Amino acid sequence: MSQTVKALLELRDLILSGELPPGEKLSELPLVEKLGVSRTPLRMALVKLEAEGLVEVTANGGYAVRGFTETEIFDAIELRGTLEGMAARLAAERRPEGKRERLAEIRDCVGALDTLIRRHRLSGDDFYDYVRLNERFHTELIALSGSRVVQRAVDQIMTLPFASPNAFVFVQSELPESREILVIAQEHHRAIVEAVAAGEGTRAEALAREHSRVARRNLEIALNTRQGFERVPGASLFRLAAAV
Amino acid sequence: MSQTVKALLELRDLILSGELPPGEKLSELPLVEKLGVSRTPLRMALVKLEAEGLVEVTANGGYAVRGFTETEIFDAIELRGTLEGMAARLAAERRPEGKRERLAEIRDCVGALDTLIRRHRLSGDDFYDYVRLNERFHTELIALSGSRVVQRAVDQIMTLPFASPNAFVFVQSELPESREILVIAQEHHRAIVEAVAAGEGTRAEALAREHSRVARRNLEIALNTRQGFERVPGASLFRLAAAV
DNA sequence: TTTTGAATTTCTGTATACAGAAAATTTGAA
DNA sequence: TTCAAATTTTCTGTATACAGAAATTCAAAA
Repeated sequence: MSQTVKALLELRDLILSGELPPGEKLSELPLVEKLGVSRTPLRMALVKLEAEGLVEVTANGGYAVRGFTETEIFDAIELRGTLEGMAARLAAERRPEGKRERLAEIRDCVGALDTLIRRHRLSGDDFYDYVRLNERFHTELIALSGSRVVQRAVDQIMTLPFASPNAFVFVQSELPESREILVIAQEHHRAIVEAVAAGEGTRAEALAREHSRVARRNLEIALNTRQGFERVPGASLFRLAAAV
Repeated sequence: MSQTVKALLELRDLILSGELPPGEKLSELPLVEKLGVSRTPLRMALVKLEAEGLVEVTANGGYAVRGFTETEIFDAIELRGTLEGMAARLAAERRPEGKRERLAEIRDCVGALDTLIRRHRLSGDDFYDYVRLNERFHTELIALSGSRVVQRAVDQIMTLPFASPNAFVFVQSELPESREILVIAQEHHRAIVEAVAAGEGTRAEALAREHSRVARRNLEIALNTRQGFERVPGASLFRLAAAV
């Protein structure tokens, strides 16, 4: 692994874990010492993190950790929903190479999720499997669009951890209505695939958008409980108006 | 201006002008000589260009100029339409700080476009003014959404010059149906502002999306004529299946 | 003539030294 | 004590040297 990649991964980790809080100035020399790499790869990593949006340039040169308002977090989720909606619509409207195979693949994924959710009590391992399958569903959906351009845009917004479809699954798992939410989300999954297969672009898009609102709802719940809030990935990046 | 910015601007120019064609390997030493900067700022610029999407990493380290298929170009335009649609919907649905002033601003812009288009013959200067006003309209629309997240996503896709709303204006200006296209695009502008002002989110979104199809139509025309093709910004980046 | 292996060159990734600008600190005067 | 100026320190941006890997070239043998 190159030093640049090492610096990138470790810096991202320091930021998302909250060790480097929002607004924190990222002076190079202290970071060089902390990460054990020289300034050259460190600066490369900072440029990449700026492109990702986790870090911003300050007025007089240098970088600082970026903070996110509540609205920005909601917008990031909504943007993901919009992009997944576009992907779903394109998937439905187009006949790209290998669409049959991809559809079989995503149906398989939805089937596995079905099996999982039918269990009455979900163990910790089950939840881990759910996260994996859920991520696979979203990855496959984007792949089904066959659009590299959409792929890039989705990857971009997903660098914000709270924009990920799995961001709030662990919060959700502790709610009394957890099971109902899983059932609803799964119905979205099923219907999206159905719409894509049938070439129903508008329906596929609307469903993918609505599906992202599950994440939004979970976030709203999480923001109202301290232990929920702390479980959200990248929670330290939040700059909330009302103290939590 | 820093050496990094200099390298970034000059490299971007070399790529968009076609002097560095798609697939061209970007070896550092020749570029250092050509640009007159050292390797450090050059590499910074390459990282930024990769984030922009104009350049891609090759298998064994190093960068190459990225080429775009016809589908990717259409997708880029469609993605811009989708993002502007989201922006228009948010602008319609929300009441952000300073929305009144922003609406007045964009109405002013639409008014200026109206005056311009009413002229029977558009001079070269007129077209230049049109490009400026058209760009201002699109900038203002994004600003009206009040969403930094959407702003970033739009900026990202707009780094591809053929995704810009003005990409095909000059091609269009030489078509017999040029005037009709301007009238149609202007009706879109007018109706988008009307919908945003009235809080009609769905209508605003649909119109902004359809508006991007003007660019697509112009591109399709441009791709069928050699002199049209050559006038498209970033035309050298196209990797078309059928030779042009 | 072709193929294989060795030698050479080229290229990228990294560390570091240096310069100029910005920030912080200290010193001197009111 | 407080403010201003000057000095020192710190920090970023840049150039460059070096190491290791990859690619290329060349030579020799089949």
